[in-house]
Amino acid sequence: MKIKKIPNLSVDCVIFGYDTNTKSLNVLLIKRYLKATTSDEVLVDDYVLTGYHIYENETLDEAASRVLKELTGLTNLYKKQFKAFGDPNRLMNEKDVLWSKHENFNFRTITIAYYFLLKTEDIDVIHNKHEAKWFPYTDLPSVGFDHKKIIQEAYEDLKTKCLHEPIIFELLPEKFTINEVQEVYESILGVTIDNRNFRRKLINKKYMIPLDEKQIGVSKRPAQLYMFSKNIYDKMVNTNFLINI
Amino acid sequence: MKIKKIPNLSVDCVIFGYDTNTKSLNVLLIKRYLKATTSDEVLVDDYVLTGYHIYENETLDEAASRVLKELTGLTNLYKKQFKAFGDPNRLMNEKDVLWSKHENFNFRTITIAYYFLLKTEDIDVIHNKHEAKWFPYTDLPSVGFDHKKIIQEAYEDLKTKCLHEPIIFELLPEKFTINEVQEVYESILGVTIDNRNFRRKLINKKYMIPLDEKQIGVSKRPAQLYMFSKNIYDKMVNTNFLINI
DNA sequence: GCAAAAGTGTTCTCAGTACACCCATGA
DNA sequence: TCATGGGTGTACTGAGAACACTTTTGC
Repeated sequence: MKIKKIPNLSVDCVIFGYDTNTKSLNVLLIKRYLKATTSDEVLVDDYVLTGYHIYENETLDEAASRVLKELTGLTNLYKKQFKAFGDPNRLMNEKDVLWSKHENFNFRTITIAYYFLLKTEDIDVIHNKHEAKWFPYTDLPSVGFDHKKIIQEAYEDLKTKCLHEPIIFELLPEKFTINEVQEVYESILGVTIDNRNFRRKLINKKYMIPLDEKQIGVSKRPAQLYMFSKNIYDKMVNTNFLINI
Repeated sequence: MKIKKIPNLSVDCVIFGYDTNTKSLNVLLIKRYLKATTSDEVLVDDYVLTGYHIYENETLDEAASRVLKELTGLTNLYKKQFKAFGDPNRLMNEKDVLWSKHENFNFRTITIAYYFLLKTEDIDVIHNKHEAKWFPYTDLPSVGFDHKKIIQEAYEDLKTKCLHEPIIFELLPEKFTINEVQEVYESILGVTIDNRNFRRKLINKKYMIPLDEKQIGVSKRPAQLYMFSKNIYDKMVNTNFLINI
């Protein structure tokens, strides 16, 4: 059985990885490199999101998951389809045209953009065949196509969403400290939060499960570890219709 | 100059109209009707969203606005691209197959779904060539394709969004009463709200501009009219990062 | 014992909530 | 004058915000 690509449709994946050590929200990008056939001139040398054509027989979600798995080997991550990008000129600047000819892209390609949430450490970038690399969201390299815009819109969506849904825990390991949660919020929102108030607020949530464990291998006082209980969270939801305009 | 359709790509528009009189959130649907060529048998007789193929030379947003204008004559409405639908089987039930053959649809069509917000009264459904009709969201008719799902997802997005952004005012006339705002919230969220608390909350917002006008033509005590100032609202935003998980 | 990060308490203010009656108007 | 919906006030409670020092641990 032959799998057929849909020539004018793709998915692109913004992979967000949070690094607990550097306290940085990162984006995973892959290398785009093209040399001229007749000389040593480097025509294209930058980064893009991972993405691929959609196949005839798969759903959009399946396409996104397939692309993610292909690059990272990971499945079952938090995944959000957040926007479609279809500007007629989205692949039309000089480098993109070169690349598109080389790869036989359709010039009018619409892409369905997803973002994924995980921990930077979950991905082995050293042994990655696509030369994937993490970049802090605040310090992105030269990015091809309209992918910079896609990354920015993914980030805006994440920023809004993390205020109302407990997706922050997708960026943290299973066991984490209160201060780590605070640091993720501070990274994403670009604000500083009062530690005492934040602790009280979070510790009082029923879905925060304190463990009989502390950090190990830290060189200072080890902190109390917690888990997030999605179960308990889901039971609590729908009770607070807080109109906040 | 010839305009070319992209055969496997469309936009679909969920048009929400709020009716201040009946206090109902409505959806505008168009008739889908097909008779057999050889007999009088009615093959398809139901409703669908308005939508159309995307043209080669237009953006997704332009396609959605064009489709809306074609049906309603209206422009400059609140518009939100909220999701792409691309299940391989989304047009595959019996009636949809009949219809798709009749209209020469590509069976694997991906649609980019938008919703629009307006007032029911803005549209003249009597003289509409597409037999467009309003249906309360809570009482939809038989709906073709996967459009019921699309409507439901649009509604969920609207429900979430109206809690954090002042889109409620897009559903009301320029001048409105406090009670009308409350009624829209109650319709959309399916809750009842204490009138005294709601009034206080809303009246204290700087973006609520009280007018030197009262309702006219009402048979009871006329209410104070207000306007929403988007200007003032925009200046206030970004001051409250309220983490509400 | 010292450096570093973890952890803790109180006061104030403001917003949410619960709750029932009077008022203005048109008919 | 009456029916209808518009409009109002108070007390309680709980959450957010501001603010600085002590504790625990590894080295």
